[in-house]
Amino acid sequence: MGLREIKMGRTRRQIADHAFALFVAQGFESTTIEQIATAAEVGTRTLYRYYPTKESLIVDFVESSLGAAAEELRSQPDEMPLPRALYTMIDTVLRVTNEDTERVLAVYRLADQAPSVQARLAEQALRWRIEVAGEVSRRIGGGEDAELVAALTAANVMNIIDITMRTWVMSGGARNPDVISEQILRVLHEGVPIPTASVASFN
Amino acid sequence: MGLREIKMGRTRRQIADHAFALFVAQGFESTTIEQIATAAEVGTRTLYRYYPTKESLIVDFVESSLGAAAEELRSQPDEMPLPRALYTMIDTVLRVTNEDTERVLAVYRLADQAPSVQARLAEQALRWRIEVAGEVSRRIGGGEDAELVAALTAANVMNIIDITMRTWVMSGGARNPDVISEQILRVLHEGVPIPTASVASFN
DNA sequence: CTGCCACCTAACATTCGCTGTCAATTGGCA
DNA sequence: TGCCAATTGACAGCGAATGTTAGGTGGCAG
Repeated sequence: MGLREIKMGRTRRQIADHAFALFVAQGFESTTIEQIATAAEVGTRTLYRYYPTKESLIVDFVESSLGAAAEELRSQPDEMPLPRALYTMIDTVLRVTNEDTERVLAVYRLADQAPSVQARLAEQALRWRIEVAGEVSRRIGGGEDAELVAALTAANVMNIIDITMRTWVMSGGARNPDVISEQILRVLHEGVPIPTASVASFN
Repeated sequence: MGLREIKMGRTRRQIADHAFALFVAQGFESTTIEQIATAAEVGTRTLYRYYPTKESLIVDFVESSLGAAAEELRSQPDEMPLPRALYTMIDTVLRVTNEDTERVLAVYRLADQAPSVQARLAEQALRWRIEVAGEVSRRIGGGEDAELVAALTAANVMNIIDITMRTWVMSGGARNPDVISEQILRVLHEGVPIPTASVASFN
C-alpha cells in the first residue's frame, strides 16, 4: 500500500470523524457541508469525492458493516446448513457493533432526528435484503417457490438485525446486542403470528 | 365540504397527475419542480404547500394506501384472531393496488430509477412497521417477549406486502397480486429457514 | 347583499446540497 | 531528477427547499 492510499485513508477518517462530532454537537440538518470541510481542513469538493452525499457521511459506516456480513455469508461453504450460515451473518454485524458502540449509537440517534438519514438507512437495508436473497436463492436451488422463500428468508434476516439494533439503541446501549438477538431468534423459533385468510388456523 | 376544499383537492390531484406524467416521460431526476409547477399551472411555492418534497409527489400515493391498511387493522374488533386481522390489512393494500394498477406500477418503476424515491419508500415501510408493531403489541398484551413478538410480526406483515408488490411489479403487472400474496402466505405457513447458532436444529 | 376576516396563492430572495470544469499540487516511478 | 497520473480545491452554476410578503379568493356574520 503506497503513501497515497494511506493519506487518503487518513483524510477519509478525518472527514467522517469531524462530521460525526459536528452532527452530534449541532444536529444533522443544521450542520453544513462547508462546516465539515472547514473542520476537516479539506475543500468541499474533496469531501464530496470521499462521501458522495451528506447522508453517506453517516450511513457508509453501516454499509461497510452490512457488506462484511454479506461477505461472511458468501464465504461459508455450500455444505453448511443455511440457518447456520445465516447466523454467521448476524454475528458479523453484531461483532462490528460491539467494536464501535459509540459510533453505532450515534448513527441511529442521528437517524431518528433526520428523516433523510433514516431513509438512506432503510434503503440500504432493502438493497442488502435483495443481495442476501440472491445468495440464499443460490444456496437453496431453484425449486418451486424458491424465489419467494429466498426473499422471505433474506427479509427475515435483515429484520432480525434491524430489530436487534433498534432494541439495543432504545436501551441506550445498555443491553447486550448478542443477548437481544438470541432472544429474538428464540422467539422466532417458537413461532410468531402469521396472517391468515380464514379464521381456522391460528398461527 | 366547502368550495375551498374542493378546489384544493382538485389542485392537489392536478399537481400529482402532471408530476407523474412528466416523471414517466422524462424521468424523475431530469424533471424539475418548476416544470411540474408550470404544467400544473401553479406557483412553485404552492406546489410545496401540497407536497413538501419532490419525492412526496410519488410516495404520498403509497402512504395513503398504507394508512388505509393500518386503519383497517385498527378497526378490527379485538376479539378477532390476530392472524385474521393482519390479513385484512394486506387485503386492503392489495385492493388499493388493484384499483389503480397503472399508478402503482409507475411508483415502483420510478423508485427503481431514482434512489431518493426508493429511500423514501423504504423509510415509509419502516414507519408503518413501527406503527403496526404498536397495534399488534396492544392486541397481544404485555407478556414476556411481547415487544419483540410485536416487532417481528409487524416486520413480517410489511415484508409480505413489500415482496408481493415487488414480485408483481417484476412481472410487469401481469401476475395477480392476490395470487402472489396467497402463495407467499402458504410458503410462510410451511415455514422458511430461520438463523440458528448451533448446527443441531435445521428449521 | 355586503364587508370583513382567514386562508390560499405566488412572486422574490436566499440558503444549501451537489456537480462540472480546470488549473495547481503531490506521490509514484523510470 | 524529471515525467506521468492522480489528488486536490477554487470557481461557477443548477436545482431543491424555505421565509417573507403582498395580493387575491372563499366563508361568514351582520
